[in-house]
Amino acid sequence: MEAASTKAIRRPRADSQRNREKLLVAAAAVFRETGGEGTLEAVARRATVGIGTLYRHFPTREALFEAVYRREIDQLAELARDLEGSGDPVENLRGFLHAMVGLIATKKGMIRALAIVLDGSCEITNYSQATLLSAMQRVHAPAIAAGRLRPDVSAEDVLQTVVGMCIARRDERWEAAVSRLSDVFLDGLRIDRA
Amino acid sequence: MEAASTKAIRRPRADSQRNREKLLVAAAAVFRETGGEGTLEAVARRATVGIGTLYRHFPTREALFEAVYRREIDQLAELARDLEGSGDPVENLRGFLHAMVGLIATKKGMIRALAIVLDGSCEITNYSQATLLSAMQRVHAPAIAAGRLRPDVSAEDVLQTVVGMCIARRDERWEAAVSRLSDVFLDGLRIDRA
DNA sequence: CAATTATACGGAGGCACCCTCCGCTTTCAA
DNA sequence: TTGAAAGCGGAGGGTGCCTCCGTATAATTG
Repeated sequence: MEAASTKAIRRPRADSQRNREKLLVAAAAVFRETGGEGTLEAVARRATVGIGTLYRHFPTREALFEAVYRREIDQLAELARDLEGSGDPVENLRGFLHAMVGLIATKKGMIRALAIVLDGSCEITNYSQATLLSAMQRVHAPAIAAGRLRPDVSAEDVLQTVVGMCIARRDERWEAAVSRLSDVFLDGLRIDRA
Repeated sequence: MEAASTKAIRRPRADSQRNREKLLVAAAAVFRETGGEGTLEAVARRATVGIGTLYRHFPTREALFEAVYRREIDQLAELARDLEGSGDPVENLRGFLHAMVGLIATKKGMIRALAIVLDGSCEITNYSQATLLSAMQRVHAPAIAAGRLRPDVSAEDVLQTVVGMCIARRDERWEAAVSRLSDVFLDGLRIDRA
């Protein structure tokens, strides 16, 4: 009947999906309030769900982080695609970096999430890591190809530098500071000087 | 008799000083081995000292960190003083940044320690923060004064950028990568282009 | 060399969090 | 309707953090 996969595969249970959603909402709230440090038990409590249910859906803290912030990461990837093939490549990269910093700024807990994603030691965040990196590459490569940036600094280098700036900056008003610093870094990357 | 302070003040007990030293040695070893994540109980065990003794000497994890790495930070400050007033100011700054990255590289646990230092919420880390910052200022200011660097980026900005790079880079061979990236950043800061 | 007293020691124990495991409940599909 | 697959909840074991206080000991005093 259903045009689903092989066969003999049940639809996911309604309560399961409901709980998953409740957990994501609760986790987003807790992480926002605590800057990404809230306990998993607090998340489960807030979602009015057992701790066991939380662990079934998200076997590690990282997995929960990734799920919570996947939407934001996808948004960045979309921005990268939108910028593709139009406008000045260096300015596109600058715009992308600023958007990234801005997005991180609005999601307090996302700083830690990004740190976890970039850590790489953890299998579960592969999707986010790959998405983020390929978004960066999409914006970075054209500027290299146009001979506008030093070719010996990779998209990964840029990504980790900017995220590093965000992590190290813990005070207020860090968003403006990091935007400025990322501009400085970008200036350092340029072969043609403005 | 003793030319000590006011009076009526006892000499510190010998066993206390001995234990403090043993704790510092043990902590340095444990933090180096675990990348700064070892448990305090492991430190106490290694020092063959009770956990209570550890907490009496170092009331928080940060305090212990700070004590362990104060020596290394002092070393950086000394380097900054040595560089003072001789040679090209931009090259001095570059050298200082590389030394800083190198020092962090040899003390794996220091990465995390620096994150704690930058956090600033804890009284005890003020010394490290102030020392590190003033060392950076000592090397940074002359380059500004000579009109060689953008004056709108502060020593604090530079410090946090480089430390951020170190924190974000968790993979192997990060030392070379961060050295290169800090050069790029420095190029961005320059007003005269090489 | 006692006796005195300020200091320091150690680790038991309370608390919080992490995560697993399994008996019970709910949903799906036949 | 009903069997069983899928999901649920939370008790409980493990570990780490930190405090507290009875005991031990070094410095000081007579």
